[in-house]
Parts: sequence; C-alpha cells; structure tokens
Amino acid sequence: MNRKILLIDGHSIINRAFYGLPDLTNGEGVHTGAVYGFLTILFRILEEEKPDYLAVAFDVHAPTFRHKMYEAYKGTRHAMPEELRSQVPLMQEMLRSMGVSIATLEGYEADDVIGTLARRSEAQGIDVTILSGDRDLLQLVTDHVMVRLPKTVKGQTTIEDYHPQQVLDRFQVTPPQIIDLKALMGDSSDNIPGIPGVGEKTATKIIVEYGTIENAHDHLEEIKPNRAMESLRDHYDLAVLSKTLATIMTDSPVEFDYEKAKLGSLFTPEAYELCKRLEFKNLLGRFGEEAARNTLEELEFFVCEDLNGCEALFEKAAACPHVGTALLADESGVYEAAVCLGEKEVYGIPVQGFLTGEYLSGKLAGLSGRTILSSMDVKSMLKHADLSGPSGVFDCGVAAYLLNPLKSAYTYDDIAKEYLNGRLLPSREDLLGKMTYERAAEENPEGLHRLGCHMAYVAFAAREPLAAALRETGMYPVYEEIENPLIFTLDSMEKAGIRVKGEELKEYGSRLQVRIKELEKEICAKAGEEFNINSPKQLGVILFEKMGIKGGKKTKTGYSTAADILEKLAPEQPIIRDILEYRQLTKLKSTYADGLADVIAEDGRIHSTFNQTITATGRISSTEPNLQNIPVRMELGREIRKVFVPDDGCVFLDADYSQIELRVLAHMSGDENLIQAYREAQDIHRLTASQVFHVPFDEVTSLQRRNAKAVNFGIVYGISSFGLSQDLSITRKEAAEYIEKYFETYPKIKEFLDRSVEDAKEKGYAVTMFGRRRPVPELSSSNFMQRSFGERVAMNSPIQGTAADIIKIAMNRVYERLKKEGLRSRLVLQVHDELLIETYRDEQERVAAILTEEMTGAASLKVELEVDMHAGETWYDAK
DNA sequence: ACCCTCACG
DNA sequence: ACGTACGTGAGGGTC
Repeated sequence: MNRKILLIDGHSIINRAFYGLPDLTNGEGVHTGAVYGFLTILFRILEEEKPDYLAVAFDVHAPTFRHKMYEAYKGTRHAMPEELRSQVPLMQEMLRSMGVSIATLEGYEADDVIGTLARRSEAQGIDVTILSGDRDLLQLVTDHVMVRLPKTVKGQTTIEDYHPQQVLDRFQVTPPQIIDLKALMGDSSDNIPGIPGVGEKTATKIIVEYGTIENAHDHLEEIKPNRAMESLRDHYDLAVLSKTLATIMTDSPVEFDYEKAKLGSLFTPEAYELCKRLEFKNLLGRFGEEAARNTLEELEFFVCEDLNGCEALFEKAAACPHVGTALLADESGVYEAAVCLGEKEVYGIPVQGFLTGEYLSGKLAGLSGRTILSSMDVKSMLKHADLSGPSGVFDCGVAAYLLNPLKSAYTYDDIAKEYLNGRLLPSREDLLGKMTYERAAEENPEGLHRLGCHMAYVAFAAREPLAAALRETGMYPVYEEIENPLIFTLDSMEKAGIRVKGEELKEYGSRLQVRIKELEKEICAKAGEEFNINSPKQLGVILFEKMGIKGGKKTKTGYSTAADILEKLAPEQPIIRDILEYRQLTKLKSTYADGLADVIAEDGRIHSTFNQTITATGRISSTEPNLQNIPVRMELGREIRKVFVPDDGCVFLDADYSQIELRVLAHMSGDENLIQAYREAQDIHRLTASQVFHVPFDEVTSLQRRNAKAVNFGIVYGISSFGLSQDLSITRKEAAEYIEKYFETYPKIKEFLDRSVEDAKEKGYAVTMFGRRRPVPELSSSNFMQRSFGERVAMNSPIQGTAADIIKIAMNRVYERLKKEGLRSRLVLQVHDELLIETYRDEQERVAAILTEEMTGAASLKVELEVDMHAGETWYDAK
C-alpha cells in the first residue's frame, strides 16, 4: 500500500462552508459557521481517507504572477464578505492548533501550491487526494492523484470523486485538457477571458476533436461552426493567455516538510480550547473521548472499598486542616463519595456492601465538624449529609459565582482552568457523557469514580485560590457573612417545601378548561377558520393578514402578537379581547394548574430549588417549579395562591419589604429630598408626583401618581426616555420631560446614577453596598445598543443587588433566630422582597416579632426599612 | 435549540 | 442612526 497525502484547498472549502451552511457566532460575536463547516468536512474526509500526511493550502494576500500577466485577473479572493474574511485567519489558527501543516507561497495561489505538492508527492510514490470545491483542480488528476469535490444536494453534502476515467466520463476530455477547455470557455468567476462566442458545448467539441488549443489553431480551417473558427482565429492570443492563467503550476518553489505534515491526533489541548472558545459543542462532544485522551490531565486516584480502610481514611481526613469532598447522589440515593486530603491523595469510595450511602454521608457530616470541608456544591451535599454548619464548609461554586456571576455554570473543570493555572481536567461530559449517575453506577463505575475524585480534588485545590480572590476583591465578607450561611438557609427551605392542595388545584384547572374551550370556539368563529391560537405565527397571519388589523409590528420572525401590542392596536376588537383572555387562561392552566400539580411530592408539598449561583445581580432564583412567579397581579391568577396552605396547626406569615429598591436608592444616593420623602410619607409615589409636578400632596391626580410611580420604577431600571414612553404610552419627548423634572427634584439621584456608570466604566464592574460585584463588559462595547445596555445595567445592579444582599441577610438571621429559639416555624419561600413563614399558631407572635425585627434590621440605611406583614390561612390570604 | 409570550419582583 | 426599560423561569411552537 502506498502512503497517502491529503491536500486541501483551504479557501475553496471555507467558501463552500460559508455559503452552504448557516452562519454561526459565538458568545463574543465572532463568526464561526464557516470554520465549523470546514472542520466537519475535514473530519469526514479524514475518516474516509485515513491519509498519512495532511496539508491545507491557502492563498496569500499578495498579487500573483497571474495578476502581473493580466490586469483584470481576480483569482479566488475577490468579493469575500467580512463575515467570511475574518474566518480565514481563525481557520488557520484552528489548523495550527491541531498541528496541521499550512502550505502557502507568496505570489502563488493555493491551486499552485496544491499542484506542486501533488506532483512532488506522486514522484515520491505517495498517492494524493485533493479536496477542493473548485473544478479547476481536475486538471491535476492522474492515476495517483484523485480530486474530491463536495456537492450540496438538498442540504445533504455528497462528495464526487474524480479519477482520470471520471473526468473523461463527465467532461469528455482528459484531465490536462480541462485547461484547454477553460482557455476557450473562460471563467467569469476568476475573470479568465476565454474567447468570445464559445461556450461549454463548442469548447468541448473542439478539444475532444483536436486535443489542445494549439492543435486546434493549427487546423483552424477545419473548425466548425464558422463562428468558433473565426473567434479562435481572431482571439488566439487571448486563448493562449487564458490557458496560461488557467494552468496550475506544478513546479512552484513551495517549501514543504513531509515530516511535519505527518498526520497526528488533531485533538491537542490548544485545539480543544479553541473549539470551546468558538463554542463548537458538537465537535467537543463528538470527539470528547479522543479529546480527553489527548488533551486532558490524567490524575491518579485511589479507590477505597473496605470498611477499615474507609474508617482510617476519614480519621486521617479529620486531622487535615481542610479536605476536598464530593458526593455523587440523586433523589434516590448516593452512588459515590470522594475525599481529597492532599495533591496526591484523592480517594473515591463507591457505595457498596457496608459502605452504604448513609454511612458515607454520616462520615462526611462528621468531617465537617472537625475540619474545613470544601465542596463544589455544598447544598446538594446537604440533601444527604447533615453537615455541621456554615463555619465548617467552603463552597467553591458559590465562591466562583461571587467572583464572576455572569457564567452559566460553575463546574469543577472550569474552576480548575480558571483558578488552578489553566489546568485542563476532563469534564463530567468527558467522563460520563450524558449518562445519569444511576446508569453510570451500573455501566461506568470507573467514570463515576473518576468524576467524584476530580470534584473532590478541585474542591480541595481551588479553595485557597478562590478564598484569596475573594479577599483581593473585598468580597470575602459577602461570602462569609451572606452567601455561605445562605446555603444552609436555602437548603432548609427546599427541604421544608410548601404544602399544596392538589385536589383544589385540579378543580381550578378544570374550571379554566371550561372557559378555554368556549374562547377557542369563539375565536375560531370570529376568525372564520380553525387554527392554533397558541401559535404566534398562525395568529399573526389571522389578525394582520386575514382580518386586516393595521399596524402589525415587527419581530425577527413575523408579527408580534404580544399582549401590550394587541392592546395598543385594537383594544376594542372583540377577537382581541378573547385572545387576551384565552392567553391568560391557558397560561394559568399549563404553567400553574397543570405545571404545579405535576411537581407535588409524596409528602403533599412542593419542594422548589432555590438557586444561589444564577443571577447577575445577586438575587436568588427558583426552579422546578419556579415559586417566585406565582400570579398575584390579576385576581383570577391570584386565586391560585389559595391552594398554597400551611401545615396543620400553622398559619402563614407573609412579610414583604415596602419599596426596598427605592429606599436603597435613597440611601446610596444620599438624596435629601428622597430621604425626607420617606421619613414623611406613607405614599411615596404620590409624594414623588407632588414634588415633581409641583402640586400639593392632596391634589395629586391619579394620573400624576401613576406617572410618578412609573418614573420611580424607571429610575431603578436605569432610566431611558424610550422605555418610560413605552410603559406609559406617551411620547419620548414627554417621557424625557418627566425624567428631567425628576432629576431636578432629586439631583443627587442623577449624580448617583451618573457616578455608578462612571465607576463601572472605570472598574469594569458595578458594586453593591456590601461589595458584591457584577461585571459589565458591555460598557466597553463599540456597539451603541450594547453600551447603552451596559449603562442601564450599571445603574440597576447596585440597587437590585443591594436589595438582594439585604433580604439574604434577613433570611439568614430569621433562620438562625428560629433555630436558636427552638421554634418549629420555618421559612418556606423567598420572593425577592418577600418572605413566607409557615408559622405554628402558638409561635405566631414571636415569629412576627422576629420577622419584623430581622427584616427591618438587616441593614441600617438613611431611611427606614419598612415591612408589611400579614397572617393568613392560605398564601392568598396572607398577602 | 431557539423564539415568543407571559408570570413574578 | 442605532431600537431598549432591570432581573428571572416555564410552556408551547417552530425548525
């Protein structure tokens, strides 16, 4: 078997990929679609060809000998859009990172480089495969040089292979005669002139007959049709020029090292990183195993499988100053525990025999009282192990979140990369793929073992770097005093859950269903046809085309049918009223009635997850289900709250901060007017209206109050006249006037907001009163939209974030007080400015006092923190 | 997987 | 000129 080289025409393949596939961009806005397409085809061809050598040829941005011969010559680089042009160097970087030889030669095109390397290789007895999108390359085909041309048919890429016979079959000429063909026909895409009046048919006929243009010219008088004869006679010089232009050089002085072109693994650490940066997730997945083998560190771990060894291990661990731990578990139990005592001392303990989940969880819990137990995710560990308390643990995920709250996840491999000097460890995906722990315990125990060990290792090794980073950024207090204790507070809330009356929820859903059916009929009758009302696409067509409602608004994909648009467009139209009601009811039915019923646990309660590492500003979020968006604004939706009830013998106590964000703003800005307003008024919006519009407090109209309230909200969001005008359905100019008047009334607020933007621009992040940071990279964007967004974020984040800090402090204190005072009442929900406590009746007064005290006392501001509190038999009644 | 819509603070 | 309010999560439709 001969050795084989694969030569790729880089420009032509990246062009094909660009035009044939949808463009992609990564999170940084870098265009990547063509690079992705190139890689896809590269891997496919490599798999099929299994070559010994690989090289990719590119044109160099310099005039070639062809330009010198013929001014109008364009070559292959013309008219490349910026989105594609920018991907060429990116592709080259990718190839270099994969260790692939890139062949270029100044003054020559990629074709010439390929032609030269093809002939050289052939001469050395190496078989050649050329991959290109350009038929011109067919002139190079011989018994030892094959050309493969990818074709896209109906979105499917197929590859046509050309040996000499296939060239003959397809074009009726031999490979070298392809040049003569082109010399007669010309090629508009590279401006090769050809001769006038001769197309593919005639040119083929002439070359089949006479072999070359030179020979054809020698037999001029025989050539038919007459038109072709005359053209060749009159333009022979042009044909000769075209032939030279179209001839690929096979003896260019390109330097090429076969040793370097030897095909190794493409999955180097650099390539892996680049694929990650460009967000080629499929590629990482597809070659994940190979990537893991080739790019990732191989750490050594121990397995501990017997009781005595395990006992000894935990004794030794307890004597360490700190340990890294991991517990791989799900709702049905524990599968593996892992403990790291030092750089080279990582132990995984699979659950088996005497080493039960309970035993291992107990051991970990014991550890937390005796040494600092570090983990990637303490809250998940708490679900099984009763860890001693905040002072005994360190949570790497929470720490990494504080250091950069903008990331989508805080995985051990990412944390290793960021805080352990760029180290590359195999990810969960690398080790287990998408397999659940449960399946992995059966089918891939080794992977599970390695996963646990890696997590414990990183928890061990990253603790100090993370703590150091927290200290350097001044966020250690936020970690230690707010976030770390909050882990335990949130865990207790998740475990408590909230009781829900499943039967009533069902009945509520059924009542909705009756009306939904009626509305469906009504809407379809008015529309004159049956259609899916839930489909914005179909609805748009019905409303704006069939029924001719005017002013259909733009979205990327069609008309907007959002409620506020419909409301403004045709509030009177009966079908619109019906649709809006239908929307409201289906939302209530699917998301709340049905959605909540699906997640009621065995104990008759709903156990939401409170996520501590999600939001950019420091708020917590709630998932599966989200209990922070249960309807309240509309009465019908609000009724759902009647199914949320306290345990027997309990009532709900619901306490919410009154305008906490505005109060935070008053404090942080130090604006005397707003501070004074809060000291006086029970109705801040009315007072704002009175001050801004210069009318006596008692004469403020409801419209004025509504406007003032909207401005107050707008201020907190990072005011813009456009946003306010949208909200109030007024002109931008009017909105701008409101804002101006507001700032005249409260000058220090304007100063504060301006300063917030300036500070964030300078530092790169916004900061809360307690030192929590939120990076605002958009502020340095050259894009106006992005930058404006950054400015609003810089105004809003300190306010929203400070309010989040405050209620977190309150939650921790309430949780601690309830525990310390031996009360059985418990926190069950937090909704950003609201706490819900399931309160034993005999504890109600004490709990109410604790709630008020800890919430109002969570921070001392220049204005009071006011709390509204209600007791009730249901959540509905407690509001 | 992504968009649209809509529920909450 | 750009085309927006800040922060979330879930369900349904579409490709």
